[in-house]
Amino acid sequence: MKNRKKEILKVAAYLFKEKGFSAVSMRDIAKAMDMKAASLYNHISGKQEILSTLILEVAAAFTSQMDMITSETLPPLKKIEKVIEIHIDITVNYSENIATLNNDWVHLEGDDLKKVVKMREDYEENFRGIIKEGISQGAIKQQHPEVILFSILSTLRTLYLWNEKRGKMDVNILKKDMVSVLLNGICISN
Amino acid sequence: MKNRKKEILKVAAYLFKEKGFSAVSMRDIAKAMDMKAASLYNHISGKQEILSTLILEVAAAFTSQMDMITSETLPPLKKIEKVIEIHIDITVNYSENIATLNNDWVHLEGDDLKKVVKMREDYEENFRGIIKEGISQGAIKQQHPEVILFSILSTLRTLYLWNEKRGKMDVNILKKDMVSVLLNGICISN
DNA sequence: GTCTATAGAGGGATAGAC
DNA sequence: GTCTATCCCTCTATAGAC
Repeated sequence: MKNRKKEILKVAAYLFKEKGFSAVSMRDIAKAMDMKAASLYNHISGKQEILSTLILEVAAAFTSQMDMITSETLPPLKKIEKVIEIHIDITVNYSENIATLNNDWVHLEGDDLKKVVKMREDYEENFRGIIKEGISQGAIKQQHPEVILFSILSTLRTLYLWNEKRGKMDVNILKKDMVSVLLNGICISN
Repeated sequence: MKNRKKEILKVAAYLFKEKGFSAVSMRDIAKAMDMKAASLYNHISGKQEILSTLILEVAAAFTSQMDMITSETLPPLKKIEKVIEIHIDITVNYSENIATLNNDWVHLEGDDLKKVVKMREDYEENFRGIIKEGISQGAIKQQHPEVILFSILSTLRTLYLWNEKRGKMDVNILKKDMVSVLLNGICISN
């Protein structure tokens, strides 16, 4: 990908994160780059291309990492640890794309929309499978799998909101703490 | 509040949840009510009033409930249980307002924006206080309070996304499971 | 590769008839 | 209280000069 295009994507991702896809105009993106809106079209085909590029990029990262985890032979709890870790890693690397994936996927059109929805469903299904495996093996409590899936996934998906505060916090410490809180809870007396 | 105004708010909340504030036009809202956009202005002053009414309504609910909890004398873990329960209750009653609060508060203007940001900060500060109290009393693990605060709060704040799937699930069972997962984790062997 | 100019659609909001 | 008509603005995107 050309350099100028990368710059546009970076600036757009930042603005989309702040205000949302629909509230950001091509003029806004251009202004943030000290150029005119019309010039953007020499590098990208339109606003939709920006959106789908940003989203597909990070969605592909999640999918490929999840595929690696499911193909490994590990205890379910170890797999969940890995899922937590890849979320933290991807959040650190693609913080603004994740905001767009989470909040603006509804504005995708046509095949891109279908593709991303399918990737999301597959991802959740893989995660659900790991949890169910853990329950049937006796490593995870007999709780509704959906409650477990939802509570972990919603924490991981909104990590990006927290990325600034994290700033001073070491990534590896964050991973350890996150794994501990999500797997073992917060109580001392169990 | 007049009936017609309530209808507008309800329809708008639904549409805002689906597409976001910026992507929904006054014409969209009117169309969903089988009327013309101009007629909306006999009941509300404009799009901003819809937004701020929806958000302030639910933000006030969270604030008043949190104030009740902090004013009680209860063990910290019991207070957290109550926080989880009020989130579930408010989510059930104001599902669509919560989507707007979470995603579209950035589009508030002037004093409404300041007010909501302050309410959010106060809410988080109260929650943080409960967690710190729990840690110093030895009821909660010596983890970064921010990690605990963030992981619980992000789960609770995105409950609304999950409200449809919940459908068949009894609210009281959901509360019990949610408390168990968030406080005690998911592992069997601690 | 960036600009100016502009097309064409759609946005929020108001005026005034009924 | 709802409508039609309309104002004025901003939107995405294109055409064509440089």
